[in-house]
Formats: sequence, structure tokens, C-alpha cells
Amino acid sequence: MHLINHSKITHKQMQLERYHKLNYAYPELAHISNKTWLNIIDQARTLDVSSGTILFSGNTSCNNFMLILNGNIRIYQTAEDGREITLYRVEAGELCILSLNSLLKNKSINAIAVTESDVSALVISSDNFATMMNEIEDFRNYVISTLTERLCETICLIQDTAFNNLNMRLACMLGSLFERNQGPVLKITHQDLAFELGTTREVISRILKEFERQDCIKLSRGYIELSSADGLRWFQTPVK
Amino acid sequence: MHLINHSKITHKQMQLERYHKLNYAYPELAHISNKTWLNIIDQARTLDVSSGTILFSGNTSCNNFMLILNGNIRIYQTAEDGREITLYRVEAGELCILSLNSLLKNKSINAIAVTESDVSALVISSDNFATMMNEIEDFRNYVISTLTERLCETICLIQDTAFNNLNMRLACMLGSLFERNQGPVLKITHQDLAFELGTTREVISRILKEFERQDCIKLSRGYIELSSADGLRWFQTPVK
DNA sequence: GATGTTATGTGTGTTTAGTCACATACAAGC
DNA sequence: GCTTGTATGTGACTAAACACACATAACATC
Repeated sequence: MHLINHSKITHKQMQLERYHKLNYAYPELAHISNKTWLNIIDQARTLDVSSGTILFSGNTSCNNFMLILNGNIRIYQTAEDGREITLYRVEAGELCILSLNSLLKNKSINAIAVTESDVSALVISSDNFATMMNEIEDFRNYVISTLTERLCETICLIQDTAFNNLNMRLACMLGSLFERNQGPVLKITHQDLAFELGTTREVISRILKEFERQDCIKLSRGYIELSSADGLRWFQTPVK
Repeated sequence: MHLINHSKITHKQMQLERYHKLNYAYPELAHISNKTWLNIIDQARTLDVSSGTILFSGNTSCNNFMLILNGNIRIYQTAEDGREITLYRVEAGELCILSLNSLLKNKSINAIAVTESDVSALVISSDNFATMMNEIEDFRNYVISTLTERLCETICLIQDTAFNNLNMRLACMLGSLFERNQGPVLKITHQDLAFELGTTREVISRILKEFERQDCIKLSRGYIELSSADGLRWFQTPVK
């Protein structure tokens, strides 16, 4: 009796902890007090995976919907020759919208999702997801808004890959990486940058070297240090 | 009195005509008999525009939602140097999902929509669209399904532009154009193909010439004739 | 059939990106 | 220190794509 009671308390504590994390990660959804919502969240299984786990790929599709509480996920595509290109990332508080495709149409997409850090997420079944979409207006709006936004970003990526040269694309990429980074020293390898942009390591190494010659950055093994954000910005715009 | 009566009859006829067209174009939505739906459709303004009309661009955003009854629309992006790339097309029975961005976030997207034929559409106000999304499950599902599908196609386009060379991309493009085309003679100019793929006319002309030398196609002014679909398929796969 | 317009063909040169083959360099651990 | 892995630097070459400058060629129309 004592034990059962104790277990009840910890369960309640766990639920509170869950809501705390969920509301922290998803402030847009924090105010939902709908009973359906609370039920489904209570039912949801917690998924904890370590960094480097493949959540879905061309073969293994993802038949659940996930609310990410912690960590981030990279969605990318591959070419036969080993090149990769990052499509986007999903962080805590965002929705992995691509999984909607397997969810709604039961058809997996030609992309890979891999965790870049330890990730914990709430797993919501296909049925419960459908219920939420139908019954909870705020949730529905959030999903549609995310989906729309993702489509727009993807379209920008097309413009980028189709029309911009690598110098510019790399300069822009570095720009946004430094922005997000705390401090001017970025921990990343040339190969990783190549994987971001869909090209090869040598090409990146050469362009970075050019940036260094122009005193925009300083290179060292595994790190890139920003010397001149303005200098870098010069490369971020089309020549002339 | 006689006149008013007459006008009422024609109005009713017009409404019937409208539903006929709508249901023909959107079989997925044809069964909706919801009162809200009928009201909004009745209220909707009909838009008739001729071929070549710009529906939205970077500047002019589209603050309405459209159900396309007739014709088709091309959505594309431009580069400073005059190149263009087609993102996708919207035909009767499909949804122009990009307009959702201006609709939901009041933020226009960096793309242009132009009619490729005479187009007639039902224009649905932002408010009515929101009402439909909230109240009509089937409509909502259709919108979300379209949005998801568009996102997937866009992601495939990224893979295509990032990893495939122009020979292959052009061969694939021709392949799908011939598939849709009635008969083996396709009416299109080299410049138009360049605009589809985001490149320049000369490049397309040379690749087409190569396809002709390989007896896949025959070229004439304004037309491309398919000689060997198998030969063309050879170019549609990565070399070796 | 003269004229203007649009579409195509093609030579030549340049730039950009990718490939291959190494050399070097750094970092960690034994 | 030495070894082993990983990361970077670079020369030299190839290929793809683009740019420029024309020459034709087809068609439209008057």
C-alpha cells in the first residue's frame, strides 16, 4: 500500500515534469487546456534516443508524430557519390513536418532524419494525431503554420542551390552559424560544412582558405574563428 | 417584376454552373454538403483572368484563397541575371498552397505566380478560408494533404538541383513532358525549357542537340519530337 | 518577297565545381 | 616519444555550366 501510493506520487510528478518540459518547449501550445489534449499528452509515450540515431530514412518510415522536448534533429538527403545536403533542422518546440507524409499518406519520403544530440520526445500515435487535428484548433493552426513556413524555407533553399555559387552560399551559412553561436569560435569541420551545402570537402577547404586570406576568418583544426563579420558579409551578396 | 424574376433564374443557373465546375475540378471536395461550405461557395467571387497574368509576386501578395476551376498557374523564382526556375504548377483541382503563407502570416513569399492559360477561379476571403478550415474536416484534410505533398515535391526538387547534372535533369523533364503530352510532338522552345530548369538557353540547345545526335529526339523550330523514349531514358539515370 | 521578330546553332573562352592523389598537421593515447 | 586516426592543404586535371558573339533559319505580316 505504501509502495503503491509512492508509485502514484512519482507518476504524478512525472506527468507534471512532462507538462513543464512540453510547455517550455512549445509556448504556442502551452495554453491549451482542452481535455482531449491533456488525455493524449498523458497517454503519449516518451522517446529517449542518443545522438546519432536515425529516426527515419528512405526505408524506415516514421508512423508517429513527435513533439520534441529536448535536442535537435537534422533532415538531409544523400547522393550516390556520398554527398549530402541538409534540408532543415528540427529543434525542441518545432514539428517534424516531413513525418506528416508517412503519417498522412503512408508513403515515406526520400530523406533521412538523424538526431544531432540526445533527444527526448513525446510520441503521439497516428490516430491521436488525427484526433488532435480535428478537435484542437490551436494545435491544428500550429501544425499548418509550421508546414507553411517549412514550405517557404524549402523554396528559399531551392533558389539558393539553383542560383547562388558556393562562395556565397558558404559565406551565408557561416554567417548564420556565427550568429547562433555563442562567441566567435565555431566548432565545425570542413566536411560537415560540405554536408550542409551538398558539396565536397576540398571545395569547402579552398573557399575557406580564400576567406582566411581576406581576413574574414581564422582556421584551425576543427574550428573556425570569425575575424571580420563585415568582411564575411561582403561575400554574402552577389558580386557587383 | 418580370425582369427580377428572370435575373433570379439566371443567378440560380449560374450557381448550378459554378457547382458543376467546382465538383468537376475537385472531386475530393464534391461530396461536401455542409451548410458553411455551401454558403461560402455561394458568396465567393469568380475571378477570370487571361493567360499571362501575374497573380502574385514578391511585391503584390495574394490575400485570398483560390479554388481553380479552369486553367493552370506556374509558380517560379527568378535570379538577378534573368534566369528562372519553375517551382511547381497549380492546375484546376489543385490548391495554390504558397498563397497560404501570405494568408496565414501576411508575409509574401519570394516567388511569382503567373497564369499559363486563361484561368477562372473562386476567390475565398481570408476569413472564410479560416472558417472552412475550422469547420469542414474534409476541406481541412485536403488542404493539409496538398501542403504535405507540395513539401515533399519541393524537397525532391532540391535533391534534383543539388545533385543531378543538367543532361539528366533535362532528359527527365522531357520525359515527363512527353508523358503528359498527347502525341509525340511537343510544342516548347529551348528558352522555355531553360526557364523550367533554372539555366540558360544555349546550354539547353546544346544538350538537346546531343539528344538529337543520339536519335532520342528530333528538333524543329518551336517543337521537339520524340524518336526514342528508351534512348531518352538512358539519359535519365546517372551514368554507370 | 521584303522586313522584323523570334528561335536556334555554334565557336570560343571563362568560371565554377568536382576529382584524384598526396602531403602535412594536429590530437589522443599508449 | 611513437602510432593511429582524423582533419586540413594543395597541385593538377577534368568536367560542367555559363557567357558572349555571332550566324542562320523559320515564321509572320504586310
